[in-house]
Amino acid sequence: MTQAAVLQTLNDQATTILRERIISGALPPGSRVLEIELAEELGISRGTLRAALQQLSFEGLVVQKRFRSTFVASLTAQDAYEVYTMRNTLEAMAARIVAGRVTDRVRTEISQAIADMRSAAKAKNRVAVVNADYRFHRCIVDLSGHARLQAAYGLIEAQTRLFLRITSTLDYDLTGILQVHQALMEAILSGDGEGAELLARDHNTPDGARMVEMLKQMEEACS
Amino acid sequence: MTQAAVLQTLNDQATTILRERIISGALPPGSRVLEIELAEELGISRGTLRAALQQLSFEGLVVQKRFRSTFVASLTAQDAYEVYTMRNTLEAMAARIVAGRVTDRVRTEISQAIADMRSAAKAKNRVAVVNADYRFHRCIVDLSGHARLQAAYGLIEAQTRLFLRITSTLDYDLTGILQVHQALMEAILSGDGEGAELLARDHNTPDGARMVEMLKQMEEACS
DNA sequence: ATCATTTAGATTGTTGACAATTGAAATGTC
DNA sequence: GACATTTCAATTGTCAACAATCTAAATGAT
Repeated sequence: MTQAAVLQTLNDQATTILRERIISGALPPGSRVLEIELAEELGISRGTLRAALQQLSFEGLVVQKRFRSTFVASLTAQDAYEVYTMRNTLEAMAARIVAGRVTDRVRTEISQAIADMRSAAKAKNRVAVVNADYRFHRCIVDLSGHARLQAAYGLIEAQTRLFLRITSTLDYDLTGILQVHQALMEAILSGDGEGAELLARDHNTPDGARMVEMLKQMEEACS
Repeated sequence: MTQAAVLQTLNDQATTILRERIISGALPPGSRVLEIELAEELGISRGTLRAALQQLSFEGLVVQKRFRSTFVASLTAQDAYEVYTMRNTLEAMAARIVAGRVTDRVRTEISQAIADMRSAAKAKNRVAVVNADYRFHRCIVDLSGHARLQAAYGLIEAQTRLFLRITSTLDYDLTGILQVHQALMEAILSGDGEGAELLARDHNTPDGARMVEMLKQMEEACS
């Protein structure tokens, strides 16, 4: 436990730890979570753990059933569809807002994010491109100054990371991704809100569709 | 307490009761919430009440400060801006989705909602029109079949109701509202996703702007 | 008198024990 | 043997007491 974390409450610490475990796959999707077990392992009481689980349930990372148990969220094709469409919608909203108020700070931060993505694409480093992608959109959402948008996007971003272990098996057109984001940047910086919204809304639809298709086949194979 | 509510947990019941009190104004915006006090009044333990308050803080109806207290959310002009823009974005997303899969059920339910709004507008009943407005959009969101969209919209809808006591002092163009929603219905039922999205996105922007302006003036007057 | 320090009261964060509910194994009936 | 009924262990929901923290009044030094 770092010293900065001491300022947080036990509840918050537990939430952070469990969130990381779920996203990393240490707690696999669909697995059952026993409160006593986890509480003992984390060295906290059941009540405190329950508060953390309630938080994660709101974030969509676990599902709670009355008087039954808590389960790590499992990812169906429907979930993938929902996460990708919601993500696109929120990113489009953020792009439109930021395009409407371009400041020097907006120019420098977005340009920097694109520069990172460009070097990652040149190095053909898939993981680095994906991370740059996350930072680029997170940057735009932050710049929007819209607290509710930021909160909603945070939830969806966490759920998006749940799919990373599956998407990592797919191969991406890195330069294509870079070009699309570059176009989005230009639309935003030129103040073209409508254009930015449309670009953001559709900019990763094909990847999302591939992911949904993949999960559908996996579901059919398992049934 | 109804018989159906018995199946719910005390936590859920408390959450429902407090949500209603906040939306109705029985717990006024900005007021401090003392856990012991409220727990005793509701006849539940502090732990159970805390779970309910945590849920309401997720929903944005209360704000919790570490080791300090819980306060009913107060409504700034920024909050009004955020709630209205987010609401429009989510309604636009729902409209586009539903326009892409128009079924008989979609036709009947949306038509019914518009019929209700029409009769309310003819009777010049402002409250009834507002309620029909809520039902209309809730109907579309439900028809989308998008669980995450439904959840996000539920949060925003609750926050929208917080502004009702302020907006109720404004006078609305009831027939204008009806016409806009009728156009939105036609776009959806004709399968025009793009058109429906645009209509929904902008359909109450002027009212939102008026509200934001009103709150800004109130804030300046109070400072 | 003003400002830093101490202290006391109030309030929240945390815990361990108790009550209510569930699912399945054990039992009984046909 | 198949099916309904009855335990019972496991697990979650709820509670009341304890510890940690914050706010503000009381105290003291300059």
